[in-house]
Amino acid sequence: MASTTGLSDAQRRILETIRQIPRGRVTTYGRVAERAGLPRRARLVASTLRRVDEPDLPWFRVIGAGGRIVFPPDSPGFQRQSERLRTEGVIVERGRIDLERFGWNSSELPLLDP
DNA sequence: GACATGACATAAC
DNA sequence: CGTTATGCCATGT
Repeated sequence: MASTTGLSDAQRRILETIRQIPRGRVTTYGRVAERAGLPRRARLVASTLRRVDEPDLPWFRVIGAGGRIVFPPDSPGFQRQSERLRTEGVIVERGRIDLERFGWNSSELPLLDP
């Protein structure tokens, strides 16, 4: 099936973790790495996402530390990510997202209605 | 194999 | 808010 071929175990674990991010929530590269059992390897999460093209992968739910979209503000990636997040109710402003509100914390509370 | 790059993170100043 | 340094390491040249 869709191209997990040539990926390391670590990379597969990363994708698996990303697939588990619930709709309407976001998390950071570093946190994905941690949850995948790869502390301090945020960069591997990034390079993996760059490499992999899986239509169903919720890549847009992965953002930078502090709640920032990491793409340059004028880039297509920035636009696409903002859009896809807004589509599922995440508030994105100037490329920033409130992690207190939309962050994926391991023990999950239901989404509060703002 | 050496060197550069990058969808990162954190700390320190 | 900004810059610099350091850790990290797969990928590309």
